[in-house]
Amino acid sequence: MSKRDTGVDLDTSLGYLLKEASTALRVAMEEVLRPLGMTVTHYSCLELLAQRPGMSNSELARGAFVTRQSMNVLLQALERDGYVTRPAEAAVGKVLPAQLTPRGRQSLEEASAAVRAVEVRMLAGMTEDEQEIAFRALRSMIDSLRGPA
Amino acid sequence: MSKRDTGVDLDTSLGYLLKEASTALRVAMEEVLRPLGMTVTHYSCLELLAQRPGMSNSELARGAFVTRQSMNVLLQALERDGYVTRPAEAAVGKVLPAQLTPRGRQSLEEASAAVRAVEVRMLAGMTEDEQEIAFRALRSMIDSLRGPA
DNA sequence: CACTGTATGTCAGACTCCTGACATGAGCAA
DNA sequence: TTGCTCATGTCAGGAGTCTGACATACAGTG
Repeated sequence: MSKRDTGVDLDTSLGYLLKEASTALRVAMEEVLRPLGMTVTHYSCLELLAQRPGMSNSELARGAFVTRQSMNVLLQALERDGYVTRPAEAAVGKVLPAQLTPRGRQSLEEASAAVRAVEVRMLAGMTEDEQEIAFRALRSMIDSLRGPA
Repeated sequence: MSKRDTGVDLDTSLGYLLKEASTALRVAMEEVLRPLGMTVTHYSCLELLAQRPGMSNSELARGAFVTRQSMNVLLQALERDGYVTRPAEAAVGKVLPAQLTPRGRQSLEEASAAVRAVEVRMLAGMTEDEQEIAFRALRSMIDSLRGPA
């Protein structure tokens, strides 16, 4: 037994496996999004706006797990290319609610179908019950990590 | 019902939750590693070398989920600072097996304990059985994603 | 032997994203 | 009102990572 007693065993670590799974998912998404000229963050932004129209830059950043600075750069590009519109001035405060344009919505449709296919492939071999259990497990991990500092 | 029928529902998507969990874990690890002057990749490299001495640059890259170019930059820095040693020339082929120095091992001990604490916190509230199920679920997702192109 | 395919280490350039910082505006309490 | 706190949008600089490319070395096949 040369194993350290205080360490993390990579073969049985849920944390390591979590990163592995996340990486595999990201790679798979990049594969199907690249032909569409879209990055994962790019897609995430459009998907968020489709489901919750009017989200602000900061809200989109949190939803896509990037900083609001990064999302701002992306949003400016999306606005320039006509996928998204934002008011020139804030109606209240500094928040600029973003909206998908028809072009943005159309662009999202292809991407969303491709990503959906990836997710279906990922869940192949798992029953509904297993998916539900995995869902609750991940939810629990997130809450535990965020809760106690 | 304004929901699109071909899309991905972020509230129930296991893929989205997977990314959320992975981000939460990375953030938590960065928090505890920053005071030690270490990045996640930095730590991962040392941890891999502790458990599998003699790993090559490319093997370490795969284990830490980065490109071998990125790992090479890191390894050169670690070597320069005395945490890792590599032979000047390859005994066979081009592979340069890396080893932790005593200094590297010592530096890892603190980090490993801190990361272990994060993982323990993450798993708080889950039974052994639930952890085992989550482990198999993640394993299944990874295999499904990697298998059929 | 030569040839092909695969894997490695490394260099250079570019890119993405982050940290740090600033000014502005809303909400709340004294 | 004033002051404090928090959140937002934005700009500048930098750390980390990636893509692209090259030379090299092994294993297999003809």
